[in-house]
Amino acid sequence: MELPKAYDPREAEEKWYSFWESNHHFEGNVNPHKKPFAIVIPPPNVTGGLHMGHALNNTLQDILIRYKRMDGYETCWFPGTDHASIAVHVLIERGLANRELDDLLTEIGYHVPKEKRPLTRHDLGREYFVKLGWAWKNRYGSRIRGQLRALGASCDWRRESFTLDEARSRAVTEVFVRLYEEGFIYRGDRLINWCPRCQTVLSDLEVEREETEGQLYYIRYPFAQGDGFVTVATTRPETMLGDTGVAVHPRDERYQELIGKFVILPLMKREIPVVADGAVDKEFGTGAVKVTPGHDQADFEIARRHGLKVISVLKPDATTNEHAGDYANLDRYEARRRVVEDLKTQGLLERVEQHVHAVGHCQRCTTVIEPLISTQWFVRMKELAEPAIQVIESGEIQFIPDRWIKVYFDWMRNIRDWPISRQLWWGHRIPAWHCQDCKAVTVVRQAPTACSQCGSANIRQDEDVLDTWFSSALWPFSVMGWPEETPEWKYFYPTQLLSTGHDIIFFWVARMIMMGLHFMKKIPFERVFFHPIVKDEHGQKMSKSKGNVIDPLEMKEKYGMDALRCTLAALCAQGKEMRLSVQDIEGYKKFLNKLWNAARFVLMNLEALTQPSGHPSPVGHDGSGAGAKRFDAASFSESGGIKTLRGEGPLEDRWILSRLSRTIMQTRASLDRYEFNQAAKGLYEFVWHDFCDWYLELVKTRLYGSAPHAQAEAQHVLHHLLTNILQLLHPFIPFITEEIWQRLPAKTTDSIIIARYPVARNEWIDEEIERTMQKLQMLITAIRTIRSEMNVPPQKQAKVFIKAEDRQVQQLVQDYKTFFQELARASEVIVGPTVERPKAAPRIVLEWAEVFVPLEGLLDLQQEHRRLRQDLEEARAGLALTLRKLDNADFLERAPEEIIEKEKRKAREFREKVQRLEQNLQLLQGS
RNA sequence: GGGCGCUUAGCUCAGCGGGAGAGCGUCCGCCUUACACGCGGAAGGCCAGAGGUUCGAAUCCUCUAGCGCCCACCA
Repeated sequence: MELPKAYDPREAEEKWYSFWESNHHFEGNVNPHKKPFAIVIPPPNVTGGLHMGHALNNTLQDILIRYKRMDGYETCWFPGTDHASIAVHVLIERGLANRELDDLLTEIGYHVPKEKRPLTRHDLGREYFVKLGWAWKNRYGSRIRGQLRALGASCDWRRESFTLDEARSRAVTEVFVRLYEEGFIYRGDRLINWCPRCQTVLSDLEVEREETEGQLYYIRYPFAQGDGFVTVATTRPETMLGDTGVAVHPRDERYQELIGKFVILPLMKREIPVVADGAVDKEFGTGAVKVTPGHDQADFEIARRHGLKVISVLKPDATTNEHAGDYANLDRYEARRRVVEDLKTQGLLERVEQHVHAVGHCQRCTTVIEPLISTQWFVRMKELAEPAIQVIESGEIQFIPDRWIKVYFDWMRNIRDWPISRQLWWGHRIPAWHCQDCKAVTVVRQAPTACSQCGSANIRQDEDVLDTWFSSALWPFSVMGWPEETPEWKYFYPTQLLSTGHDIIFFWVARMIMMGLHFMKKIPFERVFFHPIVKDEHGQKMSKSKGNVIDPLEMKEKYGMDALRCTLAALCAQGKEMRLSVQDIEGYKKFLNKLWNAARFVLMNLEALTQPSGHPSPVGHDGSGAGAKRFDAASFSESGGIKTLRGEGPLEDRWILSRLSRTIMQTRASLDRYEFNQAAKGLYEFVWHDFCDWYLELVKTRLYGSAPHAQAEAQHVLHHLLTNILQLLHPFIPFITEEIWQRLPAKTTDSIIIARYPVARNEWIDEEIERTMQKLQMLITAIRTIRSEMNVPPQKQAKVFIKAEDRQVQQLVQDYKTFFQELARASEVIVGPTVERPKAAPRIVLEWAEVFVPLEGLLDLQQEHRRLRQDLEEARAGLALTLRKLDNADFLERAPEEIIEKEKRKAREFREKVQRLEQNLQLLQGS
């Protein structure tokens, strides 16, 4: 079946994806007869579209799933999306304020006000807000699903999950209740990170620190008794309103007198004690620090150690409260301005210095976070972390690349309790009910009707939802139906691989390992592959504001998804980042075009020559094989008809099959090591340079020739190669390979997706043949170089003289004269040990031969002279280096035998080349 | 303050103990009946710097410089 002249990705991609899906090829089922290979998708947030990072990670996962599927595993890729509690909040709230969600609001039956005033979530109320969340989810969740499909992701869509759906909610409740019953979850007052805009607590991980240019204020606190003062330094003067002490280092000579005394807190006129605490840095500022336990983590600890009072001076919206005295009800920055002003007026502001320090920002909305005292739910982590550290230490779970292990350990060994409650509405509501009468808390799976302590029916469910990462932590088993006893998790858990970005190693990877070990008593996955972060071509983060975003779907439109997938795989080295440019994608698009045309060529030649006689082939068929089908597709089997199986057959066949076997081995080895770039580049090299540049050119002789047997043989090899190339490439570029596969005259399976992944044949690997072929290539290249340098028109034929003493080389040239004719436009090839250089013939000198191409007209002696000199210098340098080694007694004594042999061989070759070059240069001077 | 990574051809990057590689770009020829999304040829590098280990180092170790990232309660 002939291929159209150009490949149309648009049509093919949609067609084949539906084809695979409707034939159930993506589905993974419990199958005791096969080994499972499962991947659980890192669920994309339902906060918009898929970006290049998603495209990369899902391409990699799909490559592995397709590879393993073809390799005989029972594969299952569990897809799904994440409800992304706080991230969705931020986006919805922004949308409400800008009135961009009116259509969704109408959809959920909310009465949308006519006037264009900004809406807030409080206008809607909790019920409508959650409804809006689901409407949002339906819109973006399906968008993501569509984009994953566009990518070609072969997910088992029957098993699609959402972190907030019913089954996942059951898992979340079960885990919460059990952790509570086991004493891992507690509720308490702590100093936490508070986002004044989101109005919720955040974990440390959700706070992004940013170096900020600020001021360091030196403030005098007068002694309560007698004259004098102590000066403290602070970056946040407004928080002094909540100071309950001053701290100095216990061994700071300057302040020994002060310890235990009292100072007057300026502006508030409050007496506060001076305490000694080891946490104070003598070198920083004045060595004396104000203690504000209500608004600083370190101060909170100091206060606890010394029994200092805790005063909060800020409200949840970061305005000052009644404890701020005269400064109540001000925005925090306004309060700062006034405090500083008044201190200055009172002569208590000693000086102000410029100071760079790290300021925490909300990860989702970038608002400056505020440390506040608040009542929250926490998970005690230390005990959960221990086994999770062990499984990495023991190697039960592998990290690739393994440098991330250290990062993981550092965090896990210093792990702190995890605040899991959030003052948000979109998320898993905490399964805890507070008794309005006795204040007891009831934590249960089903909504209770009465307080478990006093029996009062006056109970209210906790208002908070859980950190979005809480449900993510359960994902590897919740997607398999846990806590139900499903056959799925018994078969597919633990999965073989997690592929993700290193940016969520703490947020997600660590927590999955802890939860998996705790609830399943087993690791959640055997290996974690950390893919590189996608940057633009200059190493800049892709961002809308910078305008350097490369959108996967736009690339699909322009170049086809296969081109993007191929590029991502080819660039995916195991570094920390990947630089991607549109140019790269264009380049791999060209590779696909090359593949397409090579396939077109092969199929053309299989078809044209299978036609019965009477229909002369358009490609040089002379009809001598009258009546015989030269390519018997029906009887074709994978390796049937290939003589080289027994070490026979033409040089080029044996060579390409040897190269094929090596390529298969390399591809498998690279994929097994997650070296996607190596795998992709190896295939690129083989397909383009070995198969297209050399083999297809060489095989034309037989295809266009008149010997039917030779034709059939070539056809079988061609078919075998094309089949294997398609199979090898399919995981990387699934669409185009299927499109071609469907037109193979003897395809072995209905779809390439279930074709067997090629297995290398050791008996086909033949180093001798590869060396011989290389000689042929070198000779042909030499002739081409001369012709090109001397500007011989490509159409013009020329005689070629080859001087070679080696009988094998002579034989090789004799046997393959046609190749010289076809590939180097040689009208005649004269080879022998005593071949004389014809007059006016430029030459190229190889280690084992000299090539001359006599030219009519003028010779560019200078150019040739320069080239020969350069070659000579190189050869001499090479020779010198080798000889130095061989003259070294230590080398001869200590280097391995084969290395010494190699050096000796090199020395011989270099010496011969040097001699030949010297001779030729001499002759050149004379001519 | 700790930790990690990077520095190889004009650009983007592979290679990570035994003869310096790719893609793009550049230059020179070619519409050769699969492909101009192509074919053929060429130029271009003291592998950041300094020490060390080794018979042998772009590759391993130490230090230095520049760039980047992560973590951290110096207010």
